[in-house]
Amino acid sequence: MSEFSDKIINWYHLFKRDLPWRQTRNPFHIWLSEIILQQTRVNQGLDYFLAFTHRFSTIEDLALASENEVLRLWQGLGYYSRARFLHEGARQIIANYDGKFPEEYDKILTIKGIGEYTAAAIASICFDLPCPVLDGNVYRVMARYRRIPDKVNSTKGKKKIYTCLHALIDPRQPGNFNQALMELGAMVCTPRNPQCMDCPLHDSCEAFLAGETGEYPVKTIKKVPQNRYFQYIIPLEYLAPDFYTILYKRSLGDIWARLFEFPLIETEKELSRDEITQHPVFLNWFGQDKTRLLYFSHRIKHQLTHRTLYTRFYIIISANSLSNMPKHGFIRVKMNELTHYPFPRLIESFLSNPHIINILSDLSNFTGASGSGKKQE
DNA sequence: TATTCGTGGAA
DNA sequence: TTTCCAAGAAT
Repeated sequence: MSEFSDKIINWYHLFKRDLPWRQTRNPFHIWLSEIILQQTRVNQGLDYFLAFTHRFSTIEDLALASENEVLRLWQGLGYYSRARFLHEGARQIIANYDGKFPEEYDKILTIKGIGEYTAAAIASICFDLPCPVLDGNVYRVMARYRRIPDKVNSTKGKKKIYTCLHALIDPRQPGNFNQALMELGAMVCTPRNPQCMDCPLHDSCEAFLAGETGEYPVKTIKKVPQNRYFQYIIPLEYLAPDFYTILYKRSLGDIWARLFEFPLIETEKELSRDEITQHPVFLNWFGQDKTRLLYFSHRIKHQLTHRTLYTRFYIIISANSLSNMPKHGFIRVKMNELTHYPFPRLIESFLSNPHIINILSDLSNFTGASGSGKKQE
């Protein structure tokens, strides 16, 4: 069609990466790959794509799984609402589309977790519909190509770029056109140090010709992350023949929604060990007499996009842990069944620390008879 | 429209 | 060590 699309599609055929989702037009697999790749690099998402396709052959398999299992498979990838919406979307397709992925853009858009970008990607790649995608890559490429001064994600900038793309997209191979533009953005027209000499568009790119690739795309100023202070209490209780602990499923409307964590005391500022073990919430949950502090961690910094978390973990031996806990939300689980539950990376990393594994695997002193505990900084 | 939702790799 | 930011969507 246009010279523009010929250039990028030829480049794409020569230099595209060989990725598993590029060997299929199965809507389930394309859908999955697009959700995984939202705000996520290929290298980070690859293993998750393979794990999901290995576990779930069809949309129905996914729909029949539990939310816990889906979140556990997603564990560590971040932005967990993607996993919840993927799961919900699968159930939606079973209920509303008889298990068959819809083949029209407007219907695809009705699926939970699928927005303008993902709907266009699936429509073009799977069903040859001439829907241009507009993601971060495409915005960057086009903002440079046409020196678009509007901020990323501004309505005005998006409108300009969509107008361009509708004129440029190759209706015979819209999927290749879209993927070529995104791959170019990911591999050549990168945010920092774009490789303009390798770019098939450099002889007509306005920003390159003006020596201003660094000025585009125009970005918005971002807010500084706010601090939060977490103290996790890991209670251990021996109920022959197993050790148990307490978990809490996080609720919607905050970070890590629907993931599990240990009983949490969140405070306005960082508290010392004594302030925690004397904290009203701690005393209310575990009492004063029947607990023994086995270990408390140093301060662990965990950086999220909009929050900086400062966390300490406290491992305690506590008789009758669950009896004083609030009835709602807390569950008692066997220590050796923690792998059934999805945890945020912060907690998963703590639990997989060799020193912590040692402590948790050597609890024989605490099987009911009085033993001697150790604690350390 | 602005904000919020993770994580890890690179500079 | 800090900052940036990567195939967005929901609210």
